[in-house]
Amino acid sequence: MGRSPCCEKAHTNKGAWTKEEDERLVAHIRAHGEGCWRSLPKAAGLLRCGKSCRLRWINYLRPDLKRGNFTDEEDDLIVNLHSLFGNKWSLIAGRLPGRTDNEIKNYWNTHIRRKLLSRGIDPATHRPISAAAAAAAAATTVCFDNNKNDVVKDQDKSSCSSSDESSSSWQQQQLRQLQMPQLQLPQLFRVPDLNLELRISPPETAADDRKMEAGLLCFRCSLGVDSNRECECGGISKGGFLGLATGVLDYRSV
DNA sequence: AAGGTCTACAACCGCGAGAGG
DNA sequence: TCCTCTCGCGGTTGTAGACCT
Repeated sequence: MGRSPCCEKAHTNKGAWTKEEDERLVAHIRAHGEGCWRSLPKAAGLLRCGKSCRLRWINYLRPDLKRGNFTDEEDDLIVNLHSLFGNKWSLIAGRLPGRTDNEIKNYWNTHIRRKLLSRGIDPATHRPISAAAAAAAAATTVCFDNNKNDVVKDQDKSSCSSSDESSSSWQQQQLRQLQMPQLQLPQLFRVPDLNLELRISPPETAADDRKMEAGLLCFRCSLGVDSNRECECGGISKGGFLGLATGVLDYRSV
């Protein structure tokens, strides 16, 4: 069968974008909005494929992007979120306003990874390197299985079916670090990686809820990171996980 | 000053998911 | 139900500039 190419490669530019191309793309999106990436290049008079236009807009030209260095706050948050989500950069980016998945991915690979390694922490597992190595030797299978969403495909599912002791205590530790005691392990995790059926509880207090709505909580409190800790914004957001207030978390909206 | 190496990040590529015919 | 199209994601590559020898 085979896929049709996303564009006619023979007639498209590749490589770095010129200022003129940027201007054309921005002008076109301002006039017509985002979407229809496939037809956009032609409509905008660009010799680029739609994919390339989309990437350029999302990662570089979007007006709401926050350029510049990552703050320590963002740094911590990325590490925490990565320990939960793994390399789900779009999920992580969704919790960092003004940052793109590509930017976070690059930042992770160039800065944070190295920083963790230098501290003796395995960036993939967020555990001490020696412990991670031992755990890897004991049980190497990383399993996404949760019975319903058929993430595990060709792997031997029997090897995933029981939650192992060490990863369970590691997960408890991660939850304690994120101050999310309301998250129930059997619902959250079966294995070190991500079970997308995350569940959360409503915020602890109506007052915090109101502050959240009014935008009075600080960045950390609004995201629910390092909660259970009094903050100068006045928030002790015990319940809010990742800035969500209610219900069952749909991971795509995180 | 020149050449080699490293770092940071923009951009590309291939794949999977979802929508619609 | 199958097929095609489009979009979005994550991994990887390319390259300019910084740094080192």
